[in-house]
Amino acid sequence: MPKQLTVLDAEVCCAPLATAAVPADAAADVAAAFKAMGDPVRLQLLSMITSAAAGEICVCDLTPAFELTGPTISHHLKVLREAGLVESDRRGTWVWYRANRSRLAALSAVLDVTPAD
Amino acid sequence: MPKQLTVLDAEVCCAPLATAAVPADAAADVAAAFKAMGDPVRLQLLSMITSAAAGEICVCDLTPAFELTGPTISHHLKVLREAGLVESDRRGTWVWYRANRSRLAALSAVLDVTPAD
DNA sequence: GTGCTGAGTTGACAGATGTCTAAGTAGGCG
DNA sequence: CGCCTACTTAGACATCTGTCAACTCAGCAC
Repeated sequence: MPKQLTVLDAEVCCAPLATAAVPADAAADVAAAFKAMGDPVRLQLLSMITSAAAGEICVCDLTPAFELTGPTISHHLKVLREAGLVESDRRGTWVWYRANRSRLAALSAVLDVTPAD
Repeated sequence: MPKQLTVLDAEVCCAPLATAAVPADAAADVAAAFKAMGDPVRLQLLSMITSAAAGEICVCDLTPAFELTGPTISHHLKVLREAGLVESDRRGTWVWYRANRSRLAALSAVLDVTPAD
């Protein structure tokens, strides 16, 4: 029994925060994504993955960027994966991570407040 | 000795996640904001405050929307305040909350991935 | 003043979270 | 096959977090 469902379909509903009160079920999904980004290490990992020149990046390039052990980095990557923010793919010896850009875009839209003059 | 500084000046630096790797100090600030939004109750509170018709909303209108005690709502509002996401203002008997829209806009920009084709 | 009501603070406690070490799995190479 | 490297999983542990009950503070009315 998983303590938290993996967000495979990246719901992230839609309506910007500022437009209308977010219903509870949508809030749970969006909050889960923000929670995953709520750790400095994970935010940096997500940034490194999202901004990777090749569109993806190897764990072996992520780990040495932090003064943390491999298992700890692996744990943070798992959290990002379960939040639907990144996807991973093993090719031979190495594992490559890439960002789920549509989910990032949806989250960005939720925070959008531009209509304010 | 506060365990965490209050983010008064709403740093939130600038460069979108996808543009370049976020430096550690900026990541700490942005992550703190996302962390505050990483709880479903707080996200709904933020949404109710941001979407309030009058631009602000009374705590007395927030509390009954949840099956939680007053102190718990008060705690969540404090977290949102310390993250620089909302501001409060006591007028007479009631306390009014309004959103810090510039900070929300900055966070939205951090997640922006539009340049992707 | 006393009393009432809205909101915040304090202290306590169960449960979640970040980190590590140790062990396990997957793939390449000799 | 064995061995090495890259990564993940499992357990343990200290810290942090969300919640509540009890209390305090601020403002209004009498």
